[in-house]
Parts: sequence; C-alpha cells; structure tokens
Amino acid sequence: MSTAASVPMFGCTCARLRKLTRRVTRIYDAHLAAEAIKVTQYSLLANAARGERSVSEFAAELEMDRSTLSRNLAPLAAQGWVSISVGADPRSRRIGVTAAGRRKLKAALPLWRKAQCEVEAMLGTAGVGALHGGIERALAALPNPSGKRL
Amino acid sequence: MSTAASVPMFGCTCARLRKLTRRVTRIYDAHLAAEAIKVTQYSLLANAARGERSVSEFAAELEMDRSTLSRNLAPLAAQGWVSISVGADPRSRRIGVTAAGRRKLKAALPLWRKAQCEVEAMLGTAGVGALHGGIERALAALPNPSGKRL
DNA sequence: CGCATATAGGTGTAGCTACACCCATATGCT
DNA sequence: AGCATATGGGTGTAGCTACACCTATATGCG
Repeated sequence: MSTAASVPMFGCTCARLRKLTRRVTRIYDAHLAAEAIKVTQYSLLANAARGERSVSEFAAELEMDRSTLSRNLAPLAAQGWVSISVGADPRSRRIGVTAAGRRKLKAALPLWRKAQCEVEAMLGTAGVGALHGGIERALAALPNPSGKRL
Repeated sequence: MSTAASVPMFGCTCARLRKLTRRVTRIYDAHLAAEAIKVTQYSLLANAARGERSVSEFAAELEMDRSTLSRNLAPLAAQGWVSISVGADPRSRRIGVTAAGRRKLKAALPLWRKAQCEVEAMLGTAGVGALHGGIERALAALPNPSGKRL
C-alpha cells in the first residue's frame, strides 16, 4: 500500500533537516568559539589537511559550489591557516594547510571532540547511530540535481 | 562495549549534516525556482500561514535567532507575501500572511510536493523513514545550547 | 510617581550558500 | 598557426544564519 504519497506523512524533509542543522551547528560553534573558529571552518581546515588539491576537486568532494568554497576559504587564508598557490595549470589553485593551520587544527581538536561527544551523549548511542545511518543512506541515495554542475 | 568514544567512529556529525542539507536544499530550490521562491521562504510562509504570531514566538518555534527571522522575513514582506503589523504591545510585531502570500503558497505547493516526492523516491520508503526517524529523534533529544536564549 | 529591570525587536558585523555570469588560459581541430 | 570550445576560478548579487549590542517600551517595586 506504500502508505499514501509523501505529503503530510512527515513535515518538509528539507525544513526538518535545516532546523536540525541549525541546532547542531550552534552546539559545535559554541564549543569552538574558545578557539575563535567555526565548525564550517574547522571542517574545511581538517579536510584541507588531508592533502593539497585544486579548488574544483575540493569543492566536488564537499559537494559545494566552487564559488562558495572560494569565499569560505578566504577567511581561512586571511588567518594564514590555508595556502592558496598557483598550480601547474596557471588557472588552477592548489589549496593546502599551513603550519599555523595545523596548529589551529590541533588546538581546536579537543573542542571539536567535546562538541561531538556532547551531541552523541544527548542522542545516545542508538540515536547517533540512527541519525548517521539515515544521513549516510541519504547521501548515498541522493544524486546531485540533474544537469547542474556545481 | 559501547564501541569506544565518539571520535573517528563516524565523521563529524555536523559536517555530514550540513553536507546533506546543502544537497537537499538544492533539490528543493531547483524545483521551487519555477515559482521564484526558495525552500526557506516557502517554509517560512507556510509556517506563517498557520496563524498570526509575534516575531519571538515565531522564532522560538523555528529555533531560529530573532534577528535571523527578522531578516528572513524582509524579502517576504518586500514581495507582499507576509504582513508585519504592530501588536498590542507597541514593541511587538504580528507576523501574518497576506492574500498574495496565500496565492503564492498555493502556486508553490505542487512544486514543493514534487521536490518532496523526488527526495522520497530517491531515498525509498525505508530510507526516508530512517532519515526522518533520526532527525526527529535528534530534535527531541538535543536541547538548545546551555545558557543561550535565542 | 519614578526609577531599575526586563522584554520586543532591530542593526552592525561576519560568515555560509548558490546561481548567473565573466575572464583567463588550455586544448582540440583544421 | 589560428580559431572554437572547454575548463579553472573569481565577481555580482541575493539570501540564510547568528552573536553582540542597541533602542524603545513595558513592568515591578519602593
């Protein structure tokens, strides 16, 4: 019977997701504030630390618009945490982490860990498992919007 | 055994969540673009249609900063979709939907539905159930950051 | 009544996000 | 070589998000 069709069965998936994201982001940011870094920046920095890449490659991994990534990198570069150098193809840029960036990462790690633990504690082992399961499943199932090349 | 403690067990919950939110938001926005409205605005409008409320009440329900809500309402007011009138307490504002707002809502509903159905189809009945379950569970379990009153 | 405090909402500032479009360089084809 | 096209990245514009702080009005108490 496939329980009818998708309408008031649940609320708007997107809205629920955004609401949860707002909450979770606030929790992480509250912890990371002591190191004056936001969770979005921390994630970017941690990701950049996994190896030098071009803006496009980086953006593709994060599934973020290239222009968004460019802009998000700007404050990190301004702080001297990431390096942006010209690649072999002079149009391209190599995004990497600086020594200061690694130090920042190291300093922020325990704060990130506290946030992560706090969330997991509140959710409970089963809750966090269910949430991550749902997220991973969704990330695996949802392709990017049809023709769009972001 | 409680599978160790929260560190590399999963990636960063916040980052995963944000990534999924980016993807899902793009899908909804792509569909709603035909009516020149974003999913965030659609949600706000639909929510406003449930009855006139003050900015604070509205913000509390959405768990959104009052200032964020104020700003997000501005474009809707500019389009003439929501009304912002002075309440009994002259400091307060009553947020409501206009006739044009209801028309917009009506016009956008099928587009929203298409987006919702598309996501559900891609996730599958089980997938969407798991995701919503995880989200609802998390929303129920996570309090707002300690002392913060947003 | 008059003042201290609390509450409602907005501003300033800063960062995240994306689409449309642009410029520069690379690449492929003739 | 020369030109069409593709690719890498940035800008313009617009909206979402939140914290710190401000203003104005309401409320409570002596």
